[in-house]
Amino acid sequence: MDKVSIVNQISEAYTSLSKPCKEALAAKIAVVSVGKGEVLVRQGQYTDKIFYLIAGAARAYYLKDGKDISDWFAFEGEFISAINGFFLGIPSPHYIESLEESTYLQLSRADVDTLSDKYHDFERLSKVIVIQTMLKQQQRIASLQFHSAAEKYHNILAAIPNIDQRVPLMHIASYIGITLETLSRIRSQPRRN
Amino acid sequence: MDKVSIVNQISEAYTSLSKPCKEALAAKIAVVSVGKGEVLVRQGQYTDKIFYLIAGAARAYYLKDGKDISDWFAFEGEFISAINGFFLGIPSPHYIESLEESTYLQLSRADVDTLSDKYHDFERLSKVIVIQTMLKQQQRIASLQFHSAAEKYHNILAAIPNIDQRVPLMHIASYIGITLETLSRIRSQPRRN
DNA sequence: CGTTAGTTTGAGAGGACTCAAAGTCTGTGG
DNA sequence: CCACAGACTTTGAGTCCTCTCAAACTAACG
Repeated sequence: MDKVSIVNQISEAYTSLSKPCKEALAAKIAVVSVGKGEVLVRQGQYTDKIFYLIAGAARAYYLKDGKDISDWFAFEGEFISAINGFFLGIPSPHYIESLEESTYLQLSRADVDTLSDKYHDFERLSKVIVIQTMLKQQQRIASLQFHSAAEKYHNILAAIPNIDQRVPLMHIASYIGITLETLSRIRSQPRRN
Repeated sequence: MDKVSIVNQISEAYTSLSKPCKEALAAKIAVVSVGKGEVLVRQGQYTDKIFYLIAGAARAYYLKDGKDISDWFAFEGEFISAINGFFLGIPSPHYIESLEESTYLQLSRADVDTLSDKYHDFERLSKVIVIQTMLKQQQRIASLQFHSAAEKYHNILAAIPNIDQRVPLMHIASYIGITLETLSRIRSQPRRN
């Protein structure tokens, strides 16, 4: 898949970009493929990259008291970054790892800023992406706030159908803030929140 | 406080706006004052307004099984809206109420869109505001994900110092996803997570 | 100064956790 | 193509944090 078609795909999926803006963007991006289990970003690294999944799946996670806690999942057509590193320019507590054989597009913060300065429509695009991310977080907060373990599991299944077939259960459990054992017990019961 | 100084204040606090953009913005905003306890937005209303707190405090909340759950607090210099209503254009499950005698600036979604189309720097401003909101949500998610009631309380105190002196404890409790009684017991103990 | 809103305290129940061990699946090398 | 190793999931037993229900207390407001 060449850079131009990827840019067109993004332009269609989010907000349309002008021809010169598309060209400028295509000139900045890098396309990379990685195997399952490979790490894209390491904790503590200063990471100013954002990734767009062309194919595959990835997750961001961090360690809390030595425990692996998943913080974000992304699949084809979605974005992922070490959020604090990218937006605040500080070393990130997040790791990003590939969950499947994946291909992704990579763009640096500096390029995003340059493109945003130069092209109003790129500023628009990046705003739309941030808004969508914020709305997803909003749903997630509502799910975490006052729900039982079973409700949270059913919520994530509704939000990301088939996630239980693409992501190990231990990662889903930490993402919704419950233990692996509790999730296992929920799954073995006939649905009743 | 006149509209021009408010616009200047926002321009300085977030990202600077050009003179024509400031003027266009000043022409669109409405300034309103409300007393403590007044409701700005009712659940189910189609609400396309965003508010900027010039002075005072407000909260967004919704009802879950008849229980009042706080979802967002805003103080002077911050924004608040019924997030789903504003960004998705759907009737909002949120109420917004004034927690103190407050003055706020009001702007409609349509005006935000018009200004964003016309002024690149307004697009920038709105993006910056959304990014800041997203980063706050990010912190909140991390706090909700795997923390004890006591940790969550100390987290919010760190994020919003003095919140316990401006907002009733019952609202703080629901915001961090614990019951009022548990919060009360935490507060009566010498700090030990 | 009574009424309502908000907070504290108590007792008991239960959901989710921890620790532990046994299964199951998957991929790689012999 | 089978067998083993490592990764992942299930099951069990016991504990504890936070919840629920209830009632008393305190502060704020007209």
